[in-house]
Amino acid sequence: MDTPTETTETISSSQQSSRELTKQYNPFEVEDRWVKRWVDEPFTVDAHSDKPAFCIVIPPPNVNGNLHLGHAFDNTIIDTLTRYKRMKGFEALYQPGMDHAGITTQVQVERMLASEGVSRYDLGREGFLKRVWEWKEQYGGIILGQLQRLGASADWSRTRFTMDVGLSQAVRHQFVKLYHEGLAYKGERIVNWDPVSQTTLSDLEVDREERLGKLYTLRYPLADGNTEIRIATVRPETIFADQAVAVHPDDERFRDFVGKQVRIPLTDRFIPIITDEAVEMDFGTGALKITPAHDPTDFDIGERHNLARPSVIDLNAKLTSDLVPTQFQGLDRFTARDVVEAALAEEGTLVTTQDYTVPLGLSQRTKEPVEPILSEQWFVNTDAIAQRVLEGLDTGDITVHPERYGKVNRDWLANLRHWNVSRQLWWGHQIPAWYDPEGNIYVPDMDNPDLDCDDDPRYAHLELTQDPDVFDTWFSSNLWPFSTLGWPNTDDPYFKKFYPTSVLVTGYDIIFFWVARMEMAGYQFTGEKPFSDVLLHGLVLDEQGQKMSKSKGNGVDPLEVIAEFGADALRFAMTYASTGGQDIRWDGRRVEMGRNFNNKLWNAARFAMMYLDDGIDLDANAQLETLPDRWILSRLQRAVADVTDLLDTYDIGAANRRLYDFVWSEFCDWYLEAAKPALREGNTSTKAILGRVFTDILKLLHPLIPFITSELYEAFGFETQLGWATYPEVDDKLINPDAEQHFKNLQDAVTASRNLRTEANIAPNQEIPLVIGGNAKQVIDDNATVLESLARVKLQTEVKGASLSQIVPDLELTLPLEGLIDIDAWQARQQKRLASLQKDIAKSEKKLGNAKFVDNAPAEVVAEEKRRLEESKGLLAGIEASLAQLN
RNA sequence: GGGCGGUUAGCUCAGUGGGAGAGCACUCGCUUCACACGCGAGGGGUCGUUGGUUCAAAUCCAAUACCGCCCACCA
Repeated sequence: MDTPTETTETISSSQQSSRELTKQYNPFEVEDRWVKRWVDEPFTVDAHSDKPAFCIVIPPPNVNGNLHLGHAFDNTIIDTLTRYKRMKGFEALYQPGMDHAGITTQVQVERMLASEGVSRYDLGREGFLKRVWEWKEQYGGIILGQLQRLGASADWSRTRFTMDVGLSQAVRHQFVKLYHEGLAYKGERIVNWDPVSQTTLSDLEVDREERLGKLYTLRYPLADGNTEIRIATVRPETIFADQAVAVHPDDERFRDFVGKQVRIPLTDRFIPIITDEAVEMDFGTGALKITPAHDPTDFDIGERHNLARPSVIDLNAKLTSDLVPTQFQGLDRFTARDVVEAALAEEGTLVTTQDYTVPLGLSQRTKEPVEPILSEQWFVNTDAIAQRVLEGLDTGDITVHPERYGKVNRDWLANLRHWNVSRQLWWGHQIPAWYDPEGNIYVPDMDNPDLDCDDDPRYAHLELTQDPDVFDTWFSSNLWPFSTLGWPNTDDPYFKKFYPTSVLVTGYDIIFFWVARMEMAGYQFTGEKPFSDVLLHGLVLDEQGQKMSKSKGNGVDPLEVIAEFGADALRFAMTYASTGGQDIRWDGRRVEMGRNFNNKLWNAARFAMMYLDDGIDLDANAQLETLPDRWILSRLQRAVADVTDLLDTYDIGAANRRLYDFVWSEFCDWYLEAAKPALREGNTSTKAILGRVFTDILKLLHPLIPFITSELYEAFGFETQLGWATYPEVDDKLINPDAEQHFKNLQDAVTASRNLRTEANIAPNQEIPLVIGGNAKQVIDDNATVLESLARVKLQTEVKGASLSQIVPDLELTLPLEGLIDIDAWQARQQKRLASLQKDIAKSEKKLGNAKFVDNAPAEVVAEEKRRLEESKGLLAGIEASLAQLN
């Protein structure tokens, strides 16, 4: 980009208004300067102010992450709302921070180490963590700079990290409390095991997929040797861990089998036939092999029948157990399946195999098939607190937008299972539980949760070792809305001032991971909701409507977009596209729209400055002398009312579109053009009104596009920065329906004149005579200079010679036929108008002739229909007359 | 198996009961004294399909088709 940039010398505010603005807006120099300013003078908050509080905590990005479009989307919305509220007089806190992202970061650092040929075990726990912290210091926080580049008006002095001392204490406090309330417990359960990263995963971290596999029907011989029972399975390699065969209690087919013993194929072991309601009679053979250690359903059935639960698959997903015959020992689970199948066939216990779609769980991080294994882990009992959240959602204590996601939120909570919070990782909050050699558990007391048990004098006589596991990442981010504000210190002024927070803004894809868990933690630990509203937005998809992902390489890098178009243009594209939680397909044309809009605004400012070379004086005396002035002030009030309303209901996309339309189509296209005659005459009232309206426009737009608006505000000589200015309020006295109607007449006249000019092939810059007739003639006459300027015409009382007429509501315009005109084409077009009018008339007459319509429809609708009919009739007559005149 | 969203102009999308809109693309004309990242004048749609409710349906209801997403322990 070799566009010449302005000089960067410091200019005092009194000179700023005379600063030359480039013809084309160059966002880069401007944005860089404001980024620096907002970092040097962040939008800090005062916890003791009298202003009402407004607070949004950002979804903390991964500490080592890079800004992607999802962040850009989130933070644009967050910043827009925060800036809006700040200007509305709120003490508005944009609370920034980062997440340690346990498994993601650990996998990433391990990968880096692997390239050096080092594993985490080579370094040991302490050495490894040192490396992760080094990595965090080096790369962590890059994303904060990227958020700053986006224009985030955060209070950077309050930046928090989930592994900060204070936030780590919060996590510990949480666990200790849950433990002593009996809600955190250690239990042996079936968990999702990722054999690659060697850790358990919560259900949410497992992606369900369907793979083509086989359904095997096996023969389990009864002890008597004469009969058999057949079972269906997709995992024959797990038969060695079988503890029973189960059938449904009502299943007549197996009535005589229940209680008898069957032999597990390929072994000499016998297991009983039991009954359980969980068995589906219709599926497979109606008989199910029960393997408590390798299947959640089987585990539950095993619990009910007190079955043992031996494992035959180890942490590396290999068959290792005394129960496994030698020839299968050490085989990988998938290899084992084929080998076992062959052996079963040989033994004659394999009845059939058929192709079958097998559900498979994949680790979100490593994409490795997850192995359900039996393991002792820490769980959190969420039963009661989920109910409390459901109540909060039902009573409207928390409101989810759009509403349909409230149902998603609710349904998940209603079917929630206990949360496995322990992870076999090193990067994270190590679990504050200690064990003595006998395996007894020691957890710090509630009144001193930060005291390690191995430092506790009471246990000095014991050999205590701390649990090596760490907590699930979400077991710290669930506290984010209050841990960032000082909790567990409930006397912290920020906690007191800003909690509960106002709105939570995030993508619907983390409702379960994050939103619901914050809701639970909020009620559980603070006794209150963590936020009043949840604003969920959609995902940003690529041009083809596919999810963006690193592996597909179809991602759009927001930083590249900013580098090419500027952050305001990107922000514009993000808010423009946002509607009702819908996914948005990436479309670069929206960024160009933003870029073009910014340029338009920039040039409108340049124009305004030509007449406001002393800056803007908002106190200047201004009379509403001209129709354009009265009109734009009236339209401005409507824009302010609409936009305020839309932002208050979080409809940022509609607010953006409303302002785009107002600024471009009303202010630039009509007002600036219509005001030119008065401005050229030096009308001081019009100048003052131009200044006022433009100032309000900058304020209205500022939350959406903060850079250019701040720059222009400053360029007009305002000393306080725009971010701290007051948002416009509606002034009802300025709403002027008459002015709007009259200006509409003027617009009709201008458009019709231009249309006639085009029809008659008259050069755009050639001034031509025009005669006006009709009901609204007086309005036009009163504003003759405006019409003459906008349409390049000279009003006359009559036209000599051949002429062309155009009929619009309340007006007839006649133009001399000076240029060449394609009469046939003109007539054809008028005929088309006639046909359409005739249709309209017929329709209206039919409607008005319908007694049901006249009786049932609201009076104003009927009146409007009558007015429309009259108007159409008038237009029709006029056009017919002008056509006749031509002939 | 259950739930949700989408289907409107060539493209990307707004619009949720009273005569269909935007941006881009397209046609024609403009170096008009803020802006060619612009200005002006235009062309283009039986609002997926079928049925219903209503004086009135893109909009509400019910089916249906296609596209997409989420949830789920029939092995």
